[in-house]
Amino acid sequence: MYSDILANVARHITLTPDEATIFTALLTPQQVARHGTLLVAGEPAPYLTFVVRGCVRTYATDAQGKEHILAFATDGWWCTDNTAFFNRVPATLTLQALEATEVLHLTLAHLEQLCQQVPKFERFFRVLSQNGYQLLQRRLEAHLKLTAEVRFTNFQRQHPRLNQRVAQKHIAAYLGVTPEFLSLLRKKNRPARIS
Amino acid sequence: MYSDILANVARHITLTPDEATIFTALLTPQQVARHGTLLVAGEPAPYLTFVVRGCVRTYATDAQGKEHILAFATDGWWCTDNTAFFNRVPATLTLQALEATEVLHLTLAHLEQLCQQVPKFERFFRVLSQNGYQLLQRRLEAHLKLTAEVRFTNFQRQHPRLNQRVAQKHIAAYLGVTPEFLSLLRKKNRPARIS
DNA sequence: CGTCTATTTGAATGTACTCAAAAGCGGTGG
DNA sequence: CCACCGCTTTTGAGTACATTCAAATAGACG
Repeated sequence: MYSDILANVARHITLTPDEATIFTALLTPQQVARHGTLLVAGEPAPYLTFVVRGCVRTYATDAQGKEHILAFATDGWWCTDNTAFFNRVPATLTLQALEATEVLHLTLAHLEQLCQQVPKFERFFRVLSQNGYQLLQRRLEAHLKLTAEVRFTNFQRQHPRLNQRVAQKHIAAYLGVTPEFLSLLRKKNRPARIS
Repeated sequence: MYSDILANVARHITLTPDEATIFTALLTPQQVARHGTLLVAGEPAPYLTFVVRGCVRTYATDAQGKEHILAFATDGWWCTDNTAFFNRVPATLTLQALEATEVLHLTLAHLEQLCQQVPKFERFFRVLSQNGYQLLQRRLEAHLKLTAEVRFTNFQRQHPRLNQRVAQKHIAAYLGVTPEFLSLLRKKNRPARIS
């Protein structure tokens, strides 16, 4: 059950068996049904969440009611509304499972306790934060530099799995275009039919 | 000389006089002339940099040679190419002073030494990274949700100082529009002349 | 003071969106 | 397990937002 998350942690810090036990004891498992929510905008964000198996989308809703996806999290990724979680303020983002999903939750109190008891974790969460930062920066750069068409081909190349696994409209909401326009782009890139 | 950076650190952690001394001893001051560079894309990014006084822009150059500004850093802000600095890989971003600027540099080796000697700093840099993350996320959301016009009015409201201090073309490069289009938006928002 | 760069203005164009409707596909219940 | 209903994707026409290119004007730095 905890092997995936321990492997994830092991990518950055090395734990003794005792430390691993302290860690896993602080986690809360949850099963989320397809279309179920892990966090709803407006409510507190009590957890930093590790996706063991499944797929979660993190999205913001704008004034017109449109949804904009900031991130997908599949097997082995972390997700939450960072701002809300770390500052204990109400969430502005919603996290929803796109498939039946199995997660492990860590509260901020437990995170802090963990950093106290096993200071190595301070480093782990710093690295986690930095990785998230780098991903976001690459996305912002992509939006500043590239057209929707190029962003889409890059997405297909960089995330072939997600491209299969996730509905078009969600990919559109992630790329920052309308589903209709994404459909056009797909058509355009589709090789002409041989008669 | 170090009072500004110590005040900045004090926002998140409390240092003893000795710890403050350890910290400041690891910093390297530099004066950068207007239009001088602190870091050039393609080269290593040896420093995490604190701006004591002045203004720095962090930008990426695209395939067509256009510059896209990811961040401005004025008095009291940190800047670097995060990815390059923490992973010791060549920079993809360039940092350029927009005015005569006074900075303090910290190398990654010194940062790590500092975290060893004064573990509180581990927390400080985690918070710094999280703050950066939150700023980036807000920007990405703005790009996904808002038109250039709204992004611009928000920018004026949220950064009135920068709006005065920085050339239009740089604000355009930050907002993700052409200078010509920003000029149009300004004209549009300018109250009609009373005859 | 002169030159060089930044900003403004305008016309033509392209990229992406809106609205509407048809076609396709998939999950759920029978 | 199949069929239906509802949601997703496709298609198309018209439109809006933003860009490109070119040229004139304004402004700043040495």
